[in-house]
Amino acid sequence: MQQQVTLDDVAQAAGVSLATASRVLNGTTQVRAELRDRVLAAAAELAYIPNAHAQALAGASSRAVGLICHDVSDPYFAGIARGVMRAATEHNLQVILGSTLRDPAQEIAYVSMMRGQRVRAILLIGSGFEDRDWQEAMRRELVPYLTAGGRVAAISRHPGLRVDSVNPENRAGAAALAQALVALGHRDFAVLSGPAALTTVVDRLAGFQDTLTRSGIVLDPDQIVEGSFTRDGGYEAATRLLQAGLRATCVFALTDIMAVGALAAFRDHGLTVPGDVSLAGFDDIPIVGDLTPPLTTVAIPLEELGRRAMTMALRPDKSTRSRIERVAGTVVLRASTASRSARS
Amino acid sequence: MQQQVTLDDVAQAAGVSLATASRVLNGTTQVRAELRDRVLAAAAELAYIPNAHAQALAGASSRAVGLICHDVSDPYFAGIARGVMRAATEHNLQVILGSTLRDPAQEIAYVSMMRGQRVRAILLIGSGFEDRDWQEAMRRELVPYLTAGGRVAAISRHPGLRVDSVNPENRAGAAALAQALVALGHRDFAVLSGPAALTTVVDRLAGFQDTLTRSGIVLDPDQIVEGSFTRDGGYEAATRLLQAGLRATCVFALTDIMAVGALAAFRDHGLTVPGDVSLAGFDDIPIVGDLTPPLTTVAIPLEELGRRAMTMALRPDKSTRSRIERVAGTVVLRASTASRSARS
DNA sequence: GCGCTTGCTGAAAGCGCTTTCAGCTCTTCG
DNA sequence: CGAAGAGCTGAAAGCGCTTTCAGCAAGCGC
Repeated sequence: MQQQVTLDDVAQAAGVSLATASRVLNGTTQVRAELRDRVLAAAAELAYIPNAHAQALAGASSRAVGLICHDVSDPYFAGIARGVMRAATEHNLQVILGSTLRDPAQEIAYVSMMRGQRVRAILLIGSGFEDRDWQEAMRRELVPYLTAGGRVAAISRHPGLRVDSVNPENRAGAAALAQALVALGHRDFAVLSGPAALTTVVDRLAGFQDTLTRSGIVLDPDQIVEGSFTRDGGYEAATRLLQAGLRATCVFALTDIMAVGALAAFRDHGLTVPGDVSLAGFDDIPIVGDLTPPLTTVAIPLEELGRRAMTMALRPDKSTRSRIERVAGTVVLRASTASRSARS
Repeated sequence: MQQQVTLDDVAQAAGVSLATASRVLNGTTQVRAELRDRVLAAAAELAYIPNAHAQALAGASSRAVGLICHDVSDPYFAGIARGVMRAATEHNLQVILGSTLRDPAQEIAYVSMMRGQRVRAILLIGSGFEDRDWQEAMRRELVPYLTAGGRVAAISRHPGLRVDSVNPENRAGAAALAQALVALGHRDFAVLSGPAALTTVVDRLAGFQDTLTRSGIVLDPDQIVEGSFTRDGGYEAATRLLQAGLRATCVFALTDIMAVGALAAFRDHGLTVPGDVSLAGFDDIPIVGDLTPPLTTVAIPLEELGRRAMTMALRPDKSTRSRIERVAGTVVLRASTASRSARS
């Protein structure tokens, strides 16, 4: 921690020039074996750790990427972050973390700081605000790269970039889930929705509707209530739904974490799941399989999603079109949904 | 993203020298109001973002701290990280994240990288390995700062440092929990323990024993099984306990996440909680209140703990003694524990 | 009115590293 | 046997910023 060992120290200890020492450690050019060994030995001996700032300044591109989320304790983010971290480790990259707590100004500040760090890419997890300043800032900061706020948007800094993104198959997943619920005999649905600005919300809602429409089922608008994508948001939304009058036999929470809250709300109001009402979520975050009853949901390989986002962000692409990748979800039927006939 | 705007550009645009521009932006010295405004205007106009690497190199200490955990998706870490992020934001600091996946070599690598980044401090969450290399490396890297592997160890780089730490009151918390369980009438206990190398394990176990001993209760050694601090670790440990023969009326899982797994294991083996066996955890991670039954546990203010760790790490201290702070826990009795008499 | 503070401002010296650009030592071939 | 490469190595020029260190103008007292 004290006085830092510099490349110069290593070079002197090895009796070679600074340049040679640098070459040895970076392996850019051939260096005579004897000198190479001397340098390596000296570096090890002195416990030399290169100064990342100096390296970045001198031109070797920075080995850092930025990762921005709303909240580190959101399991959805955590799953993705796991994949991101794994990929980062493989590529020997540093990850600079930002947590916005859903404050657009914070997100702008983070992007700015990360640009100051000259990160190679910025991964925005579940980004997207209606905020005017935010949209303008993003357009300015990332010109011309930011075009939409997918649930995972990887904004890379490689030459000629736009906004790439890796998203779950939200629409198809929600449609498949609805299909399964309809197959269980349900005709009356309610939805616990989220902020309309998020593409995730739009897509999942659309997918769900796709199936209902195809099945000739009408989703009553006042059976759709909006909450935040949190446990408490789900609890509140479910409570509002109950107070307004629940007429559905099956409730679809757009995210698992909302479903957790909804489950608690139903219980607190004396409703049993799936006895009185079936409940389904989306994402398959780790905990929902351990709830009582275990939650029916659409499993998204979050870790895989994170790793893909990182991989994509690192892969240069000179085209001007945004790249979009999708990871498929799988409907997981668990005990929180029962066939309608089974109901009372 | 393209060509970066430098301080020099700003200075020229404002018609002042580089030095003056720097002074204006750092507010270190008085600069004539007129010049100051010109510089500020130019900086805003050009959307100037200082190059953090250059700043760090030139001496302004780096504005980054390191945060190392085992797994970003561990709710215990997530809670602490939340507090860390909040404090970091307040202090305008960058957080560099490392996830070791419980690999000592990874942790060493991360500490090294972070030192390369010249971070101000490194926060190790739940660190501690028995690994020989790790211990040696830590001693070398952090000499003379690392003395123990608390659940949260904040290793700061300020002059004359050692290893500071912020820990939950593990011993007292576990003792209080045991007290509550004994008060419910339990006399036969089992414990789902974790890696013996962790101070967390040692302390919680000790606290639990403290109370039992004082109450004249003997904890049968083969009712203590060890698992990893994960959901599956808890499931496996509980399963082993059942296979070996559960003779307890109450099981204490050293961490909530293990309790989650244990609850599932009990259910899978046809035992009801708390009917057949009571179950208690430790930490009060967000989800456990929503389990069925809700889990009795010791609530630790994780976010507060994270914020305190960050605050401490940033606060210089020239003494050679390690600073240790503790945050108290609160026993939260929920439905997963019943009084013994209530049992069958 | 002269010598001195006082208050700003600019030139220049690095911070530790990468990377040209020359230069030096051997080979290799005519 | 001499010249042209080939293969390494070292000197030096930055990267963008902070921070001395001078320098210059204005304000002060004797």
